[in-house]
Amino acid sequence: MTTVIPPTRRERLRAATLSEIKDAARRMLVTGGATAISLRAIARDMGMTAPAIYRYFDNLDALVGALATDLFDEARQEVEAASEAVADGSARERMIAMARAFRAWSVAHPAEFGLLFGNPVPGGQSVQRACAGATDAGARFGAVFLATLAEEWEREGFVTPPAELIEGRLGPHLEPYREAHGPDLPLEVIYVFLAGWTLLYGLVAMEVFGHLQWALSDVTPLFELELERFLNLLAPPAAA
Amino acid sequence: MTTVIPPTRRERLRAATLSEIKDAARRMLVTGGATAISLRAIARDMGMTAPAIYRYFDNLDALVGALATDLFDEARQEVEAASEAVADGSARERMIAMARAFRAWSVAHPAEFGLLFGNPVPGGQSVQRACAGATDAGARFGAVFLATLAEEWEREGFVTPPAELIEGRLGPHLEPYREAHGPDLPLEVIYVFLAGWTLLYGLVAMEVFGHLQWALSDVTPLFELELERFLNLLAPPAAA
DNA sequence: AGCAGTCGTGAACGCCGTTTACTATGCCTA
DNA sequence: TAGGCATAGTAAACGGCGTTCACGACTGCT
Repeated sequence: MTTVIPPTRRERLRAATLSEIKDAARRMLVTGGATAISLRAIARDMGMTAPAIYRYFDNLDALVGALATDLFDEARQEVEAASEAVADGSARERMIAMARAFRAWSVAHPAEFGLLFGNPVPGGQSVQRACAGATDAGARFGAVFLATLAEEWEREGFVTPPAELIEGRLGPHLEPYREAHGPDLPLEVIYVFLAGWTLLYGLVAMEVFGHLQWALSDVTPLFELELERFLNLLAPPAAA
Repeated sequence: MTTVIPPTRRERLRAATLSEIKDAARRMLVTGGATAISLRAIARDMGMTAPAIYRYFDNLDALVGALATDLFDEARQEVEAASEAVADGSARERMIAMARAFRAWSVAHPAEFGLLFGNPVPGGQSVQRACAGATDAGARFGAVFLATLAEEWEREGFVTPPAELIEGRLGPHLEPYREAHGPDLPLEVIYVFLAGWTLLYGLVAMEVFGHLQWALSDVTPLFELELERFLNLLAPPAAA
């Protein structure tokens, strides 16, 4: 049991200012992309001067990193909520809901998606860091998908590429991640997770970044069809 | 036959300066990302002053757009060269070579990849424009892949999702693109092209942007395995 | 020879991140 | 309750940025 320290007045004010800064930063992210976030504009927005923000963040990069961490959590919560909304469904149905929720959030928040999943912002080492460690927001995000896939694996199982193929080629490079995130799972499941995440990422990133505009007026059918195809590959072993 | 106009001295100088500007811009793109491209730094590099560049480009955004067009062409030529290097192989073999070449170029030139295929740069409307029109560099880039896939289709054929599935759902949104780029091809082939391009893009973008670092120390096996899986799906209809 | 278009400069405006020195103010402790 | 310290803010300054403008020099054509 953690001792509850009643927040002092100063601490409350500090927390409020901190989130006010991040709110303003997000507003600028939305309207002009990551590079439109400026300390001076935030300060102006808040009726302050720019150097004051250095009492709250080491520099602009750190602020953007903190914002990225928040956004990772927001996206994850969105995906988790979608999964829980069909909690009584199969793992397969929940994965569909999660994928759709991820796409919906990304399309609704293109600037945020760009910050989290796009081009690393120059000097934006903080965003990278927010995604690197196993305990960090980015990894926790992937874990939601992996957990559901693992459940499907344990309950029903599904066909995967031959184990020896994956062991031999991917094994050495994948082993550290497996140990950290799914020590109980065989490498094939980790592989299917990566393949699925890559497919989902590719579809959503292409759409959000506008790289499909020249080909498709509405990406929904392509997304749904590809999602279906991927999950059909995850047929229970009996059906194979 | 086009009349050959001998370039005047002024025209030669202008062309030289123009490419010198773009060379400097690319150097900065490589070292610090798209936002590191600055008119003042370029001018300093060339022993000029910044306003002089406005004689060659309307503004910074236009410069970046022109650079993007060049890079699209460079990447396309790289992919085409890889295809021609195995010109006597099957279309399938050529597609493997092209995909590998695309990955190799992207990994070797992450900043350039980021500019072309990543987050739209804020204010970087020019990059978008360079990719939009059917005759533009970005579309020509995709056309290389589509052409090879079409050849495989006409020569051998391959299984696709059922035509009526694609017609009904994707048809209306895909028809404009088909008319512009492959009026002789059925919608299923266009669909397979998009699916393959999405897979390739997802794999390469994840790797280049560092979004696979937390999972994989070397992406090559995953890339090769996924490439294989995709092409195995393109089995000739007899084998199905 | 003269004229127009081209190419470049220098100064200026208003942005930006960041550092420094300095001032209030809230809060804890003696 | 008075003193002192950490906290939170300010103004000024530095160097960098894109962009505009007025102005020269030079090229090339008539």
